[in-house]
Amino acid sequence: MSENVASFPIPEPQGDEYESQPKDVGGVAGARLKSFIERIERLEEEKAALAEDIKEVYAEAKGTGFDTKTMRKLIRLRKMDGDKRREEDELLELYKSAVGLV
Amino acid sequence: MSENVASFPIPEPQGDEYESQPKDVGGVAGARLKSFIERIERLEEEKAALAEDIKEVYAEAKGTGFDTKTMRKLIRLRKMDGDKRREEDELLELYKSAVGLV
Amino acid sequence: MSENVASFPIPEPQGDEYESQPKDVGGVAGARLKSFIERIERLEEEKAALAEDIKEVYAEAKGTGFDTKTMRKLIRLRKMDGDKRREEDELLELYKSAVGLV
Amino acid sequence: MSENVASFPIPEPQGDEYESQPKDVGGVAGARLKSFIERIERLEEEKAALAEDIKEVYAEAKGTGFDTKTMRKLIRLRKMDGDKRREEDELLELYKSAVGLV
DNA sequence: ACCGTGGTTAGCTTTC
DNA sequence: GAAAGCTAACCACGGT
Repeated sequence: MSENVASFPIPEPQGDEYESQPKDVGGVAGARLKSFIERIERLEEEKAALAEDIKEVYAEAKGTGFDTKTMRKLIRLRKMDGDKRREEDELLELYKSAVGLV
Repeated sequence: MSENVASFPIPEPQGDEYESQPKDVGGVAGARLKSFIERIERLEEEKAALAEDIKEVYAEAKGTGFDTKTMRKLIRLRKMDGDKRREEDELLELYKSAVGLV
Repeated sequence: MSENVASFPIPEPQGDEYESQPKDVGGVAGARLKSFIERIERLEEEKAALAEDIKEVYAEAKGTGFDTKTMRKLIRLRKMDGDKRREEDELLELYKSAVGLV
Repeated sequence: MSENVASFPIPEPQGDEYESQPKDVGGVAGARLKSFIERIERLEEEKAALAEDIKEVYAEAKGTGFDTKTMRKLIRLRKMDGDKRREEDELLELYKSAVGLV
């Protein structure tokens, strides 16, 4: 009774081919959905892997004696600078196109 | 161009070049720190790019008529399955080591 | 002069009556705010007390020879089951409303 | 096969009696463990309920026009005062006992 | 255009 | 003293 976990289209929990296409479940739309879902999951995995990598770099830096809290602050600051710069550039572009300088 | 923003000690808040390498500012440690920072920033950029990609996939799916909220829930659910599986495995290991089965 | 940071709410730091209502400081709103703040603080206290209790149970279990790490994992797992169940229900609702079955 | 979630003692995810005592699983220890687990889960539930309540109070305050972010700051400040006070008291006690004033 | 919700990240506490 | 788990702040998305 607590068993039918998948009374709705939650194909499988795990790394796996779900070979039998679910084409009949929701019609063609099912295959389409499945494709979107899988693309997203793939991207999320890569994202998680990068987050992992970042943690490792911090750990390494820490092992070398750096204070990670300070490092984070630094990076945040630099990012803010970058964003600011970008906005200024965009504004400039805007001006240019407004003046017909494309 | 947006290069070498920061050699080391939170140089300036502003867009600017200070080409002269900071090798003497903080000694060798400065170069080391800079290297860590740049590695992290590189990884963060990639991560942001992936987040961008994900958004686009959602947008595309939405354009095809799918409800993104539902999609997100589905994905969350599938992720939970994966996580749960992983935790169960860990618990099993824990039991084994507790019983001396290494 | 760093004194009375709180010409306004922040009446006193401590167990204490501040009988004279601050009704004139910030107008009626002040009394209202004070009431909200106190309600929250009361609830936070109870929450902290429960956290304390939980720690004690773990300590007792540990004293009886159980491995708390395993216990925690077990509990987390059981919680995940509950959460998953809940999410599945929500997803089902989502589907229904998406299909107009309200 | 992905079904037997509970190849190990994870009774059930849900509101449920696990009537048949697990006395044979791990011997008497099983019942003891179960009892601890349930006590903790009960406490965790109450804690979660309080967190819920707190959120509601914030929501209500917000509805009345208060800025919750500011409120949180206020509360944090007041809490710090309380903690500080407490620490001072403890220090005082320490002094007293050190001097034999119990 | 705003609000509410959900996800992410950072800081803190506690454990080993 | 390091590692992990928990909690709280922040941010971004989607809906109204």
